[in-house]
Amino acid sequence: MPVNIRDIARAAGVSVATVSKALNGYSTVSAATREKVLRVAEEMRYHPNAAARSLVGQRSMTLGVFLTTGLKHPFFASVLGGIDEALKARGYDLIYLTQVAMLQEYSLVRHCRSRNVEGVLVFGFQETDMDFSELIESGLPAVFIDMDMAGERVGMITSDNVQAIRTAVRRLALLNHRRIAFISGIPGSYAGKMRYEGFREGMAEHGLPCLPEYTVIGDFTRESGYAAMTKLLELPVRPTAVICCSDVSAVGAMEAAAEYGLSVPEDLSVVGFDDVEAARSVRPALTTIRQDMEAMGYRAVALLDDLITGADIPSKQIILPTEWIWRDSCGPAKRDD
Amino acid sequence: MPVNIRDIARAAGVSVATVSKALNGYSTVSAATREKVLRVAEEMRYHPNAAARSLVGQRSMTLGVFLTTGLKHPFFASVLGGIDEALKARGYDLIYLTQVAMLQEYSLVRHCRSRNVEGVLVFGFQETDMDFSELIESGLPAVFIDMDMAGERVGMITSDNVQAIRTAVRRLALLNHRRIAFISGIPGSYAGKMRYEGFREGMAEHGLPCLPEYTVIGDFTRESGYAAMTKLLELPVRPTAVICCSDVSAVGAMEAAAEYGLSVPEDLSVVGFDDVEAARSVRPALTTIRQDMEAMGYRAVALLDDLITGADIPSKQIILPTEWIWRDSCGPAKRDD
DNA sequence: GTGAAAGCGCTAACAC
DNA sequence: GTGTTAGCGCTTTCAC
Repeated sequence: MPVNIRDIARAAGVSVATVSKALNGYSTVSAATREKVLRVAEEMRYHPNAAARSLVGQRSMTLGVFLTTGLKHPFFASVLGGIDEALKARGYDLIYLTQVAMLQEYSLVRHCRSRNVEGVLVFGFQETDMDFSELIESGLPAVFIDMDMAGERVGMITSDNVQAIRTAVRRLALLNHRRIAFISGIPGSYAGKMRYEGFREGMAEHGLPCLPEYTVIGDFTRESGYAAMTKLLELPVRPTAVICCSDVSAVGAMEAAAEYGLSVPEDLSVVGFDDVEAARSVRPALTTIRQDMEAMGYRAVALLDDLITGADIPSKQIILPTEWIWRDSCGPAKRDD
Repeated sequence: MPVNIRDIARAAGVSVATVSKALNGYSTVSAATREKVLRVAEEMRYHPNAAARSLVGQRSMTLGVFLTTGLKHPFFASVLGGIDEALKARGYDLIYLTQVAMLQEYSLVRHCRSRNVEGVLVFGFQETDMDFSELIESGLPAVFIDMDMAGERVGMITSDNVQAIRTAVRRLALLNHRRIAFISGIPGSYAGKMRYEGFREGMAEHGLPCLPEYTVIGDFTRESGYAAMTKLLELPVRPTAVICCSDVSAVGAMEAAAEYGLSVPEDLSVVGFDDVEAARSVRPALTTIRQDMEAMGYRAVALLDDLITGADIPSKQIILPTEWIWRDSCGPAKRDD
C-alpha cells in the first residue's frame, strides 16, 4: 500500500539511486531530474520509510523521554510544551519510554538501542529513584532536567534555584521580616536541595536565624503546603513570612492561613515558586519566583541535539535565570514583629 | 557496537535462522538449542533491532499519540497514566506525534505510515479543531478520547456525561434546589456538549426551568469558573446551586463565592466533575462526579490494540460509567429559597 | 531440527 | 549525471 522509492523511480523513469539522491538534496543530480522526482514523489504522496532509513545507518531522528508517571504537576506540562516546540524546530520525533524500564531486569539503554533512539531526556526523578549509571556510561547522549548528573555525553538543565531563593529572602528581609519560614520541596530532589541551600545562604547573609521549627518538609503539592502551614501556625511564635517551594504548595499554605483567620499579606507574607497560572488567579495573587519551564524543555532538546550531532557546546550544564514576580501576597512585616 | 543476530549465531554455533526462530519461540527448534541461544543472547545483552524487524513486515509495536499542547489540566495527566499502564501490559511503545501535523501541508497519516505506527490515539481536541477525515478514511486504526468519531477502524471512548449530569441535577433537586445554575465546559468539545445536554434533560425531568442567565459558558479552567460564578452572583436572583463541568472550574467558582461572602454549602451548593486531587483537598471538600480517567486511557489503548489485531470487539464505542461522590460542598436549599 | 538464501526500503560506494 | 549493486538486521520460505 505505501509507495516506496522504487515506485517513484519507475514513475519518474529514473533509478532508485537517483531518486534517493534527489530526495536527499545531493548536488550530483541535475535540476531537471530533481524537480521531476520531487514532483512525482509529491503526487504519489511518498514518505520515506523511517525503519529502512535508520537500518542503513542513517539517523532515526528519534529522541526518547523518560519521566515519572506523577506528571500531574503543571510544571511537567509546561516543560513538555517547551520540548514539543524544540522537537518541531529540530525535526525529531519523541518516543515515551514507558515505566517498563524501571523493572530490575530491564535495561533502558537496551530499549533505546533497540529502537534506535538517538538520545534521551530524563525528568521528574530524584537521583536516588533508580540507577542511571548504565545510561550515563553507555555513551547514549542524555539530558537530565533538574537532576545533577554529569558524564561524557550527558547534559543537565535546571533553574538557578539557589540564587532564586536567596533573592526571595532578601526581598522579605527588606520588608523587615525576620521570622521567615521555609516550606521545602521533596528533600531528595535536586531542585528541593538547591532551594533549601538558597534559603540557608540567604538567611545567613542577612544575619537571620535558620530555626529548625521554621523549616518544614513538603513535596511541592498543595496538600503538603496546607499541612506544613498548619504546623507553622501552631507554633508559639509564628513566622511573619513563608517561602514555599512551589506555587501549588503556596496556595495550600494560603488556604491554611485563611482558615486560621490570618490574612495575607497583612499577617503573613507568602512567596511561591514556578509562576504557574494559578499564581495569577489565586486571591491574593501570589508573589512568586518565575522559572521559565518552557525554556527548560526547549533548551533540553537543543542541548541533547547538540550532544548527538557533536556540535560545539559551551557548557553541558545549563542554569537558567529566574525572575522575581511581585504580586499581592507579600507585604511589610508589622511594626511589633 | 550493538550486538546483532549474527553475532549471537556465531557465539552459539548455529545459523541466524535458528537464532531468529529460537528468539521468537518457534516450536521447530530443539529445547537444547533454544536454551543455548537464549542464554547467549542474554549474556551478550542482545536486543533486536526494531527497525529491521518492522522492515521485514513484522509489527512495529508502536502506537502514536496526538494531543493538544494544552495538557496542563490534570485530566490529561491522569489519562496519560492509564495509557502508560496499558502500553506496558500490551508491549507497545508510544510515539508522540508533534504538532507539526497541524500544519496544512503536513499529513498525520503519512507521518504515521512513515514511522510504521500501527495505530493512533487522539485526545484533547474538538471535532472542529482540525480535519480528521484523512485519518479516519486512511484505514489506520485510531481511537478518539472524548470525541465523537466513527469509522471502519476507529473507536471512541468517553464517560457517560449525560447520565452523570442528570444524576447531579437529581441529587440537587432532592435537596430542594430549584434554582440550579450550570457552568459549562468548552461548548465545542464533545464532553462539554454532552454535559450540557445532561443538564437540560435533568432539569426537564424535574420540571425545573433552564434559565438562560443560569447557564454560563466556561472552558474547564479555574479562571473560567471564577469568572462565571462572578456573573452568576451579580444576578438579581441568585442560584442556590451550581453544577460545574470540571473540578478545577468548581474551585474557581467557590473562590468567587467566598469573596462574595457566601458560604458553601450553606448559601450555595457546588458540584464539580472529574474528581481530581484538588477536589479532596479544597475546603469545603468538593462533591463531584468522578470519571475514571485512568480507565479512559487504559481502555483506549486496549481498544486500539483490538482494532489493530482484528480481535473481536463488542463495540467500538465505549462509554464509561461515572460515580457520584458526596463530600461537603452540597447541602439542602434554604427554606425560603 | 537446522541452514542457505531471498528480500523488506533505503543509502552509499563505485561504475559508466 | 545517472545507474548498478551491496548491504543495514531481521524473518521466512524452502531445502536438506
